[in-house]
Amino acid sequence: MKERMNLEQVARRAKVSTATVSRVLNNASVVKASTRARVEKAIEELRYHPNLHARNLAGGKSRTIGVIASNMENPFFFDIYKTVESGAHARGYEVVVANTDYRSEQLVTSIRLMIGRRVAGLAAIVSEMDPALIKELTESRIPVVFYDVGTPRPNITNIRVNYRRGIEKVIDYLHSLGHRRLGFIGHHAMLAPINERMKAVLDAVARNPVLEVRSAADADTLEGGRQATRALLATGYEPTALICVNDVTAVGALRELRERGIRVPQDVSVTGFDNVKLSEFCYPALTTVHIPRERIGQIICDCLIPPLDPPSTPEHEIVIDPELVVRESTGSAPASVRKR
Amino acid sequence: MKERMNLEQVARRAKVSTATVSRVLNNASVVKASTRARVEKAIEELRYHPNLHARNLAGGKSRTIGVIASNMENPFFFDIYKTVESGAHARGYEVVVANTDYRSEQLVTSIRLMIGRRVAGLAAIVSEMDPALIKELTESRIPVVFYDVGTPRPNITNIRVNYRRGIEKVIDYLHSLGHRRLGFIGHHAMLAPINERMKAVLDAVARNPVLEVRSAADADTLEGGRQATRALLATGYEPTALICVNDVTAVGALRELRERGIRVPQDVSVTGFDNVKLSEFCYPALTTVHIPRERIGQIICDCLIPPLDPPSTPEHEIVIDPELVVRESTGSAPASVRKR
DNA sequence: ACGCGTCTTGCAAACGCTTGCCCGCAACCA
DNA sequence: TGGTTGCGGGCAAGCGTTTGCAAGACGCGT
Repeated sequence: MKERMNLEQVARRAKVSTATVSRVLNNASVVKASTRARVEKAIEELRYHPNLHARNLAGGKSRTIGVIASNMENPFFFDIYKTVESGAHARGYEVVVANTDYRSEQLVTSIRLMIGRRVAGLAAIVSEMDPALIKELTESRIPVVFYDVGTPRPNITNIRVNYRRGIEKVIDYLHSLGHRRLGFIGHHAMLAPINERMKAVLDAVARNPVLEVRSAADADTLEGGRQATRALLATGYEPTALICVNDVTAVGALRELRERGIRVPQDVSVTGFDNVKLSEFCYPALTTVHIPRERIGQIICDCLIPPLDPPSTPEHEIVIDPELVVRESTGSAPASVRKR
Repeated sequence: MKERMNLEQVARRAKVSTATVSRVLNNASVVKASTRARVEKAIEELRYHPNLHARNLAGGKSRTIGVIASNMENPFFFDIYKTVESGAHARGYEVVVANTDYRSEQLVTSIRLMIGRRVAGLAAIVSEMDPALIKELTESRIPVVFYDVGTPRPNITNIRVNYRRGIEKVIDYLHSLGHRRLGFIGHHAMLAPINERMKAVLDAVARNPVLEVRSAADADTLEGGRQATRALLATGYEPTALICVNDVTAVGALRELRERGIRVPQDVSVTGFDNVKLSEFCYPALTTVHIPRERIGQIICDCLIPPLDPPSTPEHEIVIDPELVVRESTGSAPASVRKR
């Protein structure tokens, strides 16, 4: 029982060749029922478990798709992952994940890992992305889907959300409620002025001279949102509305405001982004922008897992238009500043 | 560029043997600096990425540990996973995860998958567990850590939290606040009377004739907690305190109560379990029971990853005593029922 | 009884990498 | 100058599967 278990052991016990055992395992080809039964019995008795590495090596293919995300802790990423996983399982694929924690060093490691595993497809749901890496991926010839970064290439599909549009909807809405002094709560990876969300905010404000904005950023967590809010308020700035880069940080902001006795939405309005489940369950429920994560997950599956029938040529760039969801965390700007 | 890239290609280009390339890759053995440089150059130029399956097959060992959890969406599991991951990375191991969604069918699949991958160690953070599976694992000879289920065996370590103690603390506390009519909000996997938490509640109530409890269960999600609460209240039962099986469901409960205009804690007290970060950030902040997830993660690493120095014999059963954390969601029972 | 197609099954060559073993060579000692 | 070392590196035997090819078994028509 201590010796290594492998096809040969099973074969010997079932008095067949390893080829036959293999065929039984993959229930491919026609194996006589009696033989199959004998083999299955042997497998059972020996508690044999096929070595997947050997399988992949010999078979050449892998039926595994990789998902790399910046922060699985944030339900936004997790929801996408979950959809991808169930889509993959439904088609008989496995999925293996990796977190980057927004560290591009981790991204590199993860991508290498995925290539090393010879995944059948790779989804990179990350906001950081180095052009060199993109090249490395292009050359690896494996189908890739990027979310948010990257440009379409032969084997690369691109999904992007029109953040600009989303942010504009938020700002228009807040503006219509009389808000003029805005705050933007980001997280580190969003701080870079290259970032579309950040830029969208800045641009919108620039376009409307009546608006004013200041921002702060911290980690992409509840605590981070709270800290960023604290930092922003510590400067003495008194925004009447806080635009948060996502729902998680918004919940963090909510907490900080509550602690300071600032009422939401009476004193300050708060908006999130993503429309994660939590945004309905926090108090007050968040006004946010919906990003269809299930749809994104499905698109990923469709791009990465080859359909059996027609070699369809999926479009290589997909853009999604997000929608505003109004809930309880926003309201008219306080009267004192209303008179503009 | 389209042909398969492998050690041999690299070897040819660097004018060495595959053995040498392999040695460079594993920077093992002594390779002359000039040779190493040549090989590295070739690797770079060819964009070579070693095939991990082949590596594992040939090497026999895997430097990968597997983590199986019931519901990664619940931060409780995620926090453990995260600790395990960083511990593993620090020791040069990879970690690969799997979700079971509380479905024992998925558990079986996942375990088989992990065995197939020949993981160096496996952590099963699941509440469902079939004895047959435990046997299968024992026989697979791979080191395993169970959380919450299973019994210690030669290659199996067991971590368990003294839920009974935790629940007792909660009930004692609520009792001291004057609560008598309790509600228990569980989730499906916790509903089984076999479950320790559930039993602990029942036992505690049975021990104190003044207490009364009814329960309901739904999914282990925000929405599930809300639904279970709704179901419980729909029966006409009017508890003054709701004991939730974990923080996530508690936040769901909070939402349902708020919607019904029931104030927390003035009208009804609510408790969570786990002390997940969210419990501090929801409103009102949850009174809960702390389970040291980082510690659990570390124990898992220590048990699964062999230390370099002494072949220490780690204890095979570890029990953790949880602590009550009082926050805002609990208070005295309303006066009307106080007079008992 | 013989020849021929159909099923089943076995043989053995990959798959890409690791590693024990051995050998050539240059430095070193006497 | 011949014998010892020891380093650097090549050879080739696995690691556990899959799979194309071919052979054996069997049934059937003639």
